[in-house]
Amino acid sequence: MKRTSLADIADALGVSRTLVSMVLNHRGDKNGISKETQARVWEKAVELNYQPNRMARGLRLGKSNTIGLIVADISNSFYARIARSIEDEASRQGYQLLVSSSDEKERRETDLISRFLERQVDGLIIASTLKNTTALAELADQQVPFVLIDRYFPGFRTNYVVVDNAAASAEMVSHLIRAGYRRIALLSIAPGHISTMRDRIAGYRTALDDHNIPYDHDIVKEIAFENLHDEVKNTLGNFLSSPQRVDAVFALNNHLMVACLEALADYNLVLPRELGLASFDDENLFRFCQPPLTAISQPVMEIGKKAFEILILEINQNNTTYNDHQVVLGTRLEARESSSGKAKV
Amino acid sequence: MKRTSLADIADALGVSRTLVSMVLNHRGDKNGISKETQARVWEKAVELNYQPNRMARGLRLGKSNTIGLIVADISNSFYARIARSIEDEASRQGYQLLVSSSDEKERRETDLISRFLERQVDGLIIASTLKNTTALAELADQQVPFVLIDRYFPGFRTNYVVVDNAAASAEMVSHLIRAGYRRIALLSIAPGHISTMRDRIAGYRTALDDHNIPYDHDIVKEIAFENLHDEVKNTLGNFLSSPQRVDAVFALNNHLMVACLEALADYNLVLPRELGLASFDDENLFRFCQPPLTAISQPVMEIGKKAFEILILEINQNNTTYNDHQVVLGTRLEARESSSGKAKV
DNA sequence: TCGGTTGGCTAAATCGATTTAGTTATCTTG
DNA sequence: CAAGATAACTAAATCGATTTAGCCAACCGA
Repeated sequence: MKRTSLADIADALGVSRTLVSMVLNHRGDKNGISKETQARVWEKAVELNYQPNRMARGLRLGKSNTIGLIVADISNSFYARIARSIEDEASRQGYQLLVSSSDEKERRETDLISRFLERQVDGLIIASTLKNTTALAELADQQVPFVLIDRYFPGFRTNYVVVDNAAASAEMVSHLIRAGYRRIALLSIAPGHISTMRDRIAGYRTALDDHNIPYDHDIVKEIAFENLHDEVKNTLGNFLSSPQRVDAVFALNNHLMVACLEALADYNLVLPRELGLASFDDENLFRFCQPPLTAISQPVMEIGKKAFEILILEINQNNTTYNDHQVVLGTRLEARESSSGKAKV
Repeated sequence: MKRTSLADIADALGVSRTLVSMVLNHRGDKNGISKETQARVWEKAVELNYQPNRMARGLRLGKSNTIGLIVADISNSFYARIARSIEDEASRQGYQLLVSSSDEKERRETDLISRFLERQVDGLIIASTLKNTTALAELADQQVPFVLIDRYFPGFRTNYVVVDNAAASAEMVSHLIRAGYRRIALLSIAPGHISTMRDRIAGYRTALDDHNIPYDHDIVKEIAFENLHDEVKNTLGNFLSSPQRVDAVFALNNHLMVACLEALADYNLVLPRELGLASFDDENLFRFCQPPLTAISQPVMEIGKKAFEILILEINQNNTTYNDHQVVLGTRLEARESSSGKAKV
C-alpha cells in the first residue's frame, strides 16, 4: 500500500503540489493562500493520513535532520549515557541519531564515517579511535560539521568536548599515594594513541613525579580491547606474583575495572589493605561493591549535551569557521573504600 | 563544496548516467558495458571521490537501509546491550540503526514511530510501552515490518522476541521461598500494563500459590519511571517500618535494584539475613556487590540478534505474512549471596 | 543483400518534496 | 478606462540515483 504523497492530496483537491507544500509547511499565509483552501488542505492531509517523505525532502533540501554518533562500543554504559543525552537534545530539535560502534578499530571508524556521509548526515559526533587525523581533515574539507567527544587530537584544531584527563588521573594517583600505596599499576586500553589514555598515563607520571616515586614501565600495561578479560587476568596475575608486588591498580576505564574484579576473584586478597583499586569512569554500582570502588566520575550528560549544542551551531551557520568550540570539563573524584589505604580496614 | 554525483562522473567521461549507475552497481557485465569503459568509470569514481547519495537512492528505490530501534531508555545497559547486538547484525547486512528512547511514555513512542516512518525506515524493533495495539496494528496495515522485543501483546499477533518472564519470575520467587523468605515484596515499573511486568508479577503469584503463601497486594508496588529513586526510597521505607516487615525484595528490573541499594544504604540491615534481595536483569557488577546480588540473567545478545534476523526476513519477503516469528527465550537464575537465606550468613 | 542478432550505449521518466518564475483574474486608482 | 497592484494559485525545474524502453552500428547467415 503506497503511502500518501503531496501529489495525492493535490490531486484529490484539484490544486497544485506547490500549494499543498506551502500550506503544510505553514507558509500558506505568507504565500497568500486563502484560509479556506488552507483548511481544505489540512483536512485532506489528515484524512489521507499524510506523512511527509523525509528522504524526498532531504534530497531536495540537502539536509537529512540526522546526525551520526560513533563511539567505541554503545553497550558500554559510559557511551550509552552519552548517547542518551545527545538523543535528548537532538530530539528536541527534530534530529534523529544514527548510532554505531567502532570497537576501537580504525578501519571500522573510517568506514562508518563514509557510510554516514553517504546517508547525508548533517553532522557527526565521534569518540575517535583514529591515530592520524586524515579522515577528520577530510571531513573538515568537505565542510561536514563534526564534534569530537571523549578523545581529541592535541595538534589538530577541531571542535571537541573532553574532560581534563591528565588532571583527573593525577588527582587519583595522588590520592592513592596519600593513602599509602607506592607501586601503583596502570591498566589502559589499546590502541595506545587514544588521547584519553595518553593523558591519563601522563597524569599518572605527573603524580608519581610530584611524590618522588619512580616510574616503572613494567607495571603500566596496555590491554587489547578484543579480549580484555583474559589479558587483564594474565596481566594482573603477573603483577601480583612478581617479587615486587604492586599494591594498587588504577584501571583506566570502567570495563578494565570490571575485568580486574573478575580476575581478583581468583585471589584471596583483602581489599583495600593488600591491594588498592581505583577506576576512571564511575558506575552507579561501584558504590555497592565490596569494597566500594573509588572512581573518577565524568560529567557524562554534560558531554553529550554540550557536544550536540556545538554541533547544531556548526550545522546552522552554513559557512563554517571551525575550531571555535573546545570544551574541557571537570571531573569528580569519588573516594571510596577500595582506595582507603594499607592500614587497617 | 558540492559532493560528486553520478552525473559528474558521467559528464567527465562523456557517457550517460545510466551507464555509470550500472557499472557502479556491478551490473556492467550484465548490461554489456565494455570492460574498458567499466574501468574508466571506476577510475573516475575514485578520482572524484564519489560517494553515492543514499537519500536519492533510497527515494528511487523506496528503501532506506535503515532500521529504527525504540526502547525505554538507551542509557539502561539492558537496552544498550540489545542495541549493540542489533547493530552488529544490521551492520553486517548494510543497515544502520536509528536509536530512540521512549521513557516509557506512550505518546513519545507513537511520535517516534511516526518520525521513523517519515524517514522511511525499512523496519522497526520496538520494546513497546504502549497500552493498546492500535499504533502497531496501523504499522501492520501499512505493511511496515516490525519486531517487538522484551515486551509483547498477548492477544495481538506480531513478531516478537521475549523471554519467559513468568517462568523466570516464578523460579526466582521459589528460590527465595526455599531460602526461607516469606514476605517477599515486589517492585515493578509503571505503567503497569507492560507485559514483562505483568508476567513477572504473575510468576510471583504462581510461586506464592505453589508454596501456599498468601498474596498481599500491599507489598507489590508499581514505581513510576520518572522519579524512580524517590519512590523506591519511600516504598522501601514503608515496607521496612511496617509491623509486618517484608523479609525480601524482588526488584523487577536492574534500575529498581540499584534504587533499592541506594535506599538501603540509609538502613543498617544485615543482608541477606535481615533482608533478601533479588533482581530481574543481571549486571556484570552485581557479582561484586556487597553482598553479591542474585539476579535473573537474560540472553540479551540473543534477543537483539534474533530480532534483527526476523526483521530482515520480513523486509526481504515483500508480501509479508506476519505473525510467523514468535520467539520465547530462556533465562538463567544467578543465585548469589543476597538471597542466601535468613539463617547465618 | 536483407532480416535478424548482438554489443554497447543513452534519453527520459521516475521517486516525492521544494522552489523559482510565472499566470490569471480581480480590484484599485488617477 | 487604462495601468498597475493584488490575491490566489500553478507549471516546471530541481535534488541524485535507478530503470524502462530503445537507439545505432557492426556482424552473421542464407
